[in-house]
Amino acid sequence: MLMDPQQLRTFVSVVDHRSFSLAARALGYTQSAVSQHIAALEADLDTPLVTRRPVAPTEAGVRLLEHARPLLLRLDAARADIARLRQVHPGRLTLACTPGALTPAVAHAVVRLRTTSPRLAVSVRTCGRGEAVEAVLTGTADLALVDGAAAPSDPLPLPDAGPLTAFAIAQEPLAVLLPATHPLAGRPALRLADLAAARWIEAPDAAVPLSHLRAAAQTDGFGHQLAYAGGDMRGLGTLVAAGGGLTTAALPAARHVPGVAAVPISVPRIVHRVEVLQPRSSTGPAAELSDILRPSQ
Amino acid sequence: MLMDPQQLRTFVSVVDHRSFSLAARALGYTQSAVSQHIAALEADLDTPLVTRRPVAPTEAGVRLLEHARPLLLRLDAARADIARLRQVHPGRLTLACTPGALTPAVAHAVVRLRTTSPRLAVSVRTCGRGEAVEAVLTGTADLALVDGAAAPSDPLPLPDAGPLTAFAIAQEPLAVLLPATHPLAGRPALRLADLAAARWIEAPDAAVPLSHLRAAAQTDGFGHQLAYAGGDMRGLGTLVAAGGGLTTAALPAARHVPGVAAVPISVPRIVHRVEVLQPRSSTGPAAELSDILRPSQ
DNA sequence: CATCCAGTATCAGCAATACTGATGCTCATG
DNA sequence: CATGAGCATCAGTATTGCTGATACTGGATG
Repeated sequence: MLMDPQQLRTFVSVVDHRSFSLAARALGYTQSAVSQHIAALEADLDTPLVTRRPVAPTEAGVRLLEHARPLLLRLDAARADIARLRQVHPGRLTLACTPGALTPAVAHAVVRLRTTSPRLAVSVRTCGRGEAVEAVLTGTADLALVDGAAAPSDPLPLPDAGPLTAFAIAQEPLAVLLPATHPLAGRPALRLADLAAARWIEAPDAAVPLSHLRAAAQTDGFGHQLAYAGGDMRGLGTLVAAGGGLTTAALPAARHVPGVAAVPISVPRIVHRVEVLQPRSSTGPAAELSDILRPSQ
Repeated sequence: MLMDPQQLRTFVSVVDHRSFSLAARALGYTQSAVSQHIAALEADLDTPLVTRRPVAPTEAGVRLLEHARPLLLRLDAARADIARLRQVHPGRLTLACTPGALTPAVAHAVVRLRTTSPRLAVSVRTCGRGEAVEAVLTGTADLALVDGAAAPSDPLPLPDAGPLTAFAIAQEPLAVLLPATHPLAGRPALRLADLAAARWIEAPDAAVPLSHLRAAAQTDGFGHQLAYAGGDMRGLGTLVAAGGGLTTAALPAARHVPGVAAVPISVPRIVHRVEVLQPRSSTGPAAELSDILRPSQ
């Protein structure tokens, strides 16, 4: 078979596990089958894809990985898209939210939905941006709410792994979070470019990724020595207060963090933006919630 | 096999040909095999994908199509990406251009490249935006030049079917092309929104697609009764002069079209933009040309 | 209403394939 | 140089995927 998705899945698993045998265990194959999958791919593409001992992707393997992961995601997305057509009106609603997208307005909308549909089982989970997109695509979640930074009225730069409809439900000033003792903490506003050389915290799940800032400011910089994994925003605030580095947040949410000053960004024009992501044809409670959230025009 | 690419290819072909037998002919299978492919897909996804007599995609089939085409394109792109690592044709350079991207500057760059590499065989072909992207992804072309309209310094809205590097090589005022006898033809500048209700020509290959205008102007409108297929810009100008409708072009290129007035757009801020598209790791003459074209900073 | 025709579904049979389990080989390690 | 962890290879077998023949179906025709 030519570029069989199974083979691609095996290849990804081998790279992830850095081992043929472990990948085999994870996939429920024998080691022999995995070895043959990789050999078949390498024969098909006429180039080695992984080095053995240690097991690591070659240059060609890295290229293939860049395609294989989105490809497999899209296959799952296609399956989920079609499965959704039959699944009419379940009494469940699953939301995937990035932490910064779980605003009071969203919470109120959920509560309001529960008053009109009292028997509806709603579950909310916070996760990273990529996971949220993936969840909606694969049907793990009915709706996603993601936040990020962008120029006003620009869409968020999200990975495009399939057809999704997106619309913004909130745009608020983007603020820099600094320690309250920071020399710039008292300013009424700040220019982002002046902070490009500062020490930032890269917290891609709990805050706006630095890549968004670079893209919006159209400058380099925004380097970081401190990375913060996980989705807890309070802990991130604590790090900022302790001088671990700077981060950003929507202005309203950024106030009242102990030991932290929030200063809005004046230049460039950049906003904190919350978007709803849903499958192209969403029905049932997900569509209802999306209607509640959609800005009336 | 679960969602075999071959089956997807068969499915796409069946929909395109509106016939199992014709699709079989096109793919080199028997009609029986095609029937079994479709049956297998339908069994796997547990839903009918095409109606028979006449053969047409069901709702689920339409969904699957939305995924299947990009999926198959990406598979080819992955193969091409890896093939490029080994197979460099140093003596050949193939360019795919949208007509509006073939500016004098580009032509001069090609000529300049030929003076430094006199033995280089260069071939230029004009085609639509989608084809150009596809050509670079699948390795049919080494480099693509595409034009379109966008807000200043915004990237062009191109289909994302894989990793490509893109950069702009020209940004020029975008002009509306009107018949010289048109009441607005004498104006020094025009607001795009005032023309949203006008009659436009949709010429996605030869000019900026109306969808770009809608996106850039952030309004509806820009409807058309007249569609113009093909890549010839002169013919399009003739249609405009005859009162067939309006279109747009880069301001410098739009002057001196007989019977046509070119009026720059003042609001919103919108530009005609030419971008170079190339595979992530481009080498040889393609990289040289790309270096010549890249704006020095 | 009977017939025909174009086109899809189904079936049996065969060739190609994709697994498993056993074994061989290779490199890193002490 | 002995060892062992881990990848490659091979033979055997169950499964899959194709072809060619044939049955079936809905629409057109008179």
